[in-house]
Amino acid sequence: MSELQPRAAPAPLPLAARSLPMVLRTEIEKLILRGELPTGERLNENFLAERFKVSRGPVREAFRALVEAGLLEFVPNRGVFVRQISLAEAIATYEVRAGVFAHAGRLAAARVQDGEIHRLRSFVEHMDECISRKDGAGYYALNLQLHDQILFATRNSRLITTYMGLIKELHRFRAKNIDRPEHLRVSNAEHAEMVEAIAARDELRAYEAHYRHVMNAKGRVLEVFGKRDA
Amino acid sequence: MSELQPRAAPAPLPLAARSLPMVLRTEIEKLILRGELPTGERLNENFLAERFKVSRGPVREAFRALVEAGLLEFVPNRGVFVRQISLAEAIATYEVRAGVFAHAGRLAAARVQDGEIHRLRSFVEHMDECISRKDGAGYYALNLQLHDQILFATRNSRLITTYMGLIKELHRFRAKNIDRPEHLRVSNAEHAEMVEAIAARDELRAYEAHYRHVMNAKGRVLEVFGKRDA
DNA sequence: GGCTTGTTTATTGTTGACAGTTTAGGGGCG
DNA sequence: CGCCCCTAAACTGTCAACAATAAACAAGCC
Repeated sequence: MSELQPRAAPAPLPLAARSLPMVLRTEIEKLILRGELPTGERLNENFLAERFKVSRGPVREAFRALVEAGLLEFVPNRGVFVRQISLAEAIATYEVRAGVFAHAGRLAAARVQDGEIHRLRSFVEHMDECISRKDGAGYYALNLQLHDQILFATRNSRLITTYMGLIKELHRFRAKNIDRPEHLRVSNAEHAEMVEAIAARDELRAYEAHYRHVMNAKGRVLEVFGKRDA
Repeated sequence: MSELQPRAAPAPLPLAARSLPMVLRTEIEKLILRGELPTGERLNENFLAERFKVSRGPVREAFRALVEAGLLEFVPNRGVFVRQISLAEAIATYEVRAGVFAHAGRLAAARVQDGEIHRLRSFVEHMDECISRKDGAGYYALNLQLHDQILFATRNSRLITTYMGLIKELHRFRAKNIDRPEHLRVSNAEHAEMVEAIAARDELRAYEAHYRHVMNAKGRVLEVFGKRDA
């Protein structure tokens, strides 16, 4: 099979590989993550093609990528649907996320640089302030940044993409408990322990702290969505 | 946007959702994993379309899915290439795999059923026998089964798909050290520790045993590929 | 001779059309 | 009134043709 293309070279990889299907993939992903495409909704190829002023081909290609990413569900001869993740699936995904994030904590503890520790601690402090002035949105934004900073400290981009992929699948269950101050206090206490474990460069302690943080988050989600969904 | 399709129902999801692009996706994946499509090779749409007796459309859709899965690389206006994973990327992926697999070990220790423990132990025994009679292929097959069995014991299908996805990316670096008996002895000793930790239902011990197993495997790969690649 | 430039060829990017399937609606019948 | 079947519309699945881009090659210039 390879004899047909004996020529060489993989490619320079512009890293920002843009093309119509790729752009569509990103745009549709945004729509899903922002909740503009409700969970369970069927996506009409013609409609999206018209909206983006393209033909159906590129739209279908974008669909295939998002199915692989776990954001869409594919049903033969019926089309694709915004994936309706069940509570059971969400729990399973939270568990995987816990394992990955705990591992991130461990690697961060091993590889964090001195300057980063200060940043991590200041995030926790600012989040405490947000709680005091009941600024849920501010807390949420800082929370994302803190997690990003921890992931960055691992110096492992593959770990980051894996984690981000899991997060995207869980979008429906995220940020629903902004309005629960008691949760935020607990959550930020966990952050403090995570950061201090990293600062102490104690790998196993960081692992456990991060692990429990996500598992507790899972528990909080279960409280909120508990009886409603399956 | 959602008002255009107010109608209901996500779908039953046949789980074996077959369609031309999906079949192609699977077939091309097999070709890659079996090494019939060399790493770095450029995939010609016309050629594959002709080979599978279909048009280019479904082939392109299959490509997009495999790009998302990390098996193909996409370069605008040039096509897709079998992803040439660098040693640095492989190391990063091995680290993620270690975190995920260690987590699997932890969950397995928490959830393994009595009957499964016997199966796990017998795998290790049979692999020891394979080493004695220098049956590398047999060892390799049993090795896969043991890992599958551990993953199954987690009762978390999302964890399994995540792990499998990582494994596929590493196909180029796997099973290259079959012919190194000294590695097999070490490796199977690690297996024994993993299984005993699970049998003892000691979560943290299982976590560490699985973690070290993959990290050591990473080290062995580095020995083999060390200076050659970047 | 080596480098640049123009031309040809191969391959990807995109589109519109057609076939097959599913869904929705409207009688007809129990 | 409710159920079933039949028909029509809508949508997905697939394909083949056309446009655009990039690689390969040849000729010309320094």
